[in-house]
Amino acid sequence: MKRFNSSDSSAAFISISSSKEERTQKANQGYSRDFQAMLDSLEEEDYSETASHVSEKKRRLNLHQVKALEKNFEVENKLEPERKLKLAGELGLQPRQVAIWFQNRRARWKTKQLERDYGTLKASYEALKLDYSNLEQKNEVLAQKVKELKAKLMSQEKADSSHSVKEEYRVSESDNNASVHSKIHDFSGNNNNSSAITKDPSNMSSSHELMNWFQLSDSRVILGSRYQVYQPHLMKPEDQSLFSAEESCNFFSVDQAPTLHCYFPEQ
DNA sequence: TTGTGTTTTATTGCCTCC
DNA sequence: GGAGGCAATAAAACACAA
Repeated sequence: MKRFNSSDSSAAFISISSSKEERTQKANQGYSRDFQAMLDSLEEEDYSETASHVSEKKRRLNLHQVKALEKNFEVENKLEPERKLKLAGELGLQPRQVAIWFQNRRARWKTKQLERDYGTLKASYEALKLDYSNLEQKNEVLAQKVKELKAKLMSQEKADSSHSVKEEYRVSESDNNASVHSKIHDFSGNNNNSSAITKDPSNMSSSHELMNWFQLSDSRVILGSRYQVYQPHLMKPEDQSLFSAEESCNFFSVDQAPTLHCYFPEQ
């Protein structure tokens, strides 16, 4: 436990009031060099007059002392014993006063540093928040597009299914098995004359055409693997879903953050 | 002039290091 | 165990609005 003797405490009062000085310190910043020199000389006089005067009251350090201490603090915010004694001698202060000033100065610096850190963190948080909000908006737009495309696909599938039922009926009625066998030949062999199958789906202009491509290519997989009899295969709604519950990974969910389990299943 | 909030100087108690 | 650092706090000095 530290205790300070009375001489230290009383010596701590050896300084002059600086309220006026502090006010001039703030105001001096815009003064000319000559005027500043004049102020400095006045302050020096003031200081020399009062430095030897021991007051009972607690006094603030004068401008010169504060300036010198600040300068030293900028160089190194910790005070070695030698520097403390040197500074105290130069400024007419007790070593203990110099030590206390550095201690309080470090505390003020720490507070300011905390404020700066808080400001920096707050700014980066705001930027991140804005970024997230923008992403969320984009996500919403994309989700809406997916929804629209799905609805479009569904309605066309409905229209096509009624059409293909009629078509199938007509084919089975009017045509014979030979035409069916020729289809099988077309799909399983090298002779790919079917324009619907060979056509690049990306070049298909209408969604109707695209739908046919889905259906036929699906049939081709069946026929190609098992050489079965041609059977028009209608896609079930769940098969048509571009993104199943697992596949979508909630990527287009507005309410829920996207998960990446489909990309990183081990996670 | 005075009440009140802020800043500065100093003290106290605890902790760490050598 | 002494020296020095830090957090919390007291108290004086100061600023400023009403």
